[in-house]
Amino acid sequence: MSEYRQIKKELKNKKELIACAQQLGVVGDATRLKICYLLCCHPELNVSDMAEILDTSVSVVSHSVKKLLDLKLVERRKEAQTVYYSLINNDFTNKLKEFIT
Amino acid sequence: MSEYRQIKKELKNKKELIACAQQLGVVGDATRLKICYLLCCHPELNVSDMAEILDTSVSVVSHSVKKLLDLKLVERRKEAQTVYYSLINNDFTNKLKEFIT
DNA sequence: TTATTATTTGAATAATTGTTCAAATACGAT
DNA sequence: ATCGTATTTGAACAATTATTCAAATAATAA
Repeated sequence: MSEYRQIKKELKNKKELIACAQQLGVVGDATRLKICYLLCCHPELNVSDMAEILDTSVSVVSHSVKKLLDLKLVERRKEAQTVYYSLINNDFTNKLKEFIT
Repeated sequence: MSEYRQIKKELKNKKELIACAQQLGVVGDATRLKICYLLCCHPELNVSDMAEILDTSVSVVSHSVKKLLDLKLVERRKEAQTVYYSLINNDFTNKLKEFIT
């Protein structure tokens, strides 16, 4: 029985797989992936402009970027009233670019 | 006004971005990503074995692989009563491997 | 100060997705 | 034919996630 003891154990310790699933889940949404795509071409964009480009409300963009922010996929820079978002350059976003460009 | 006419248009035609979001959404789930991970090491596995390895029911595995199947991420080979699943070798799964290995 | 613009927040609700379980199917063996 | 094993299916329900909207915050200008 259980010829799978080893791989079961291996999988149990793979916390990064779960984290990866979570990140993939966040970018696995049309609005959020479009935002990532936009931020691949444009170094930074503010919420209103993204909303205009994506033909949606500032509220959905704001909620969307918040999720990307929470998982450290984007970062914000505030200038007066407007806040600019840009893709963070890390392992995950670099691999992500392979998918969307 | 609209300095974004071009990118808006470009985005509208990007059907593949939507498709990609859908695929990423499917692998952006712990169970399904684990299945993909398993199929990276093991050339093929059947439903019962995956259920044992993942400590879950055959029903959740069956439902899960169905979603992977629908998006052409895995394929099935039936041998008597048991059906073996394997990762399809395509653009998406190759990029996916970068994330999980 | 009030007004304006940009963004965030939270809560209500809508919609989607996951889980469970029992029944159905498929196949080989008896 | 019936039985046992493997898998799929669908429906009910649970849980998560998305969307909407109005109110709140922040910053600047008048």
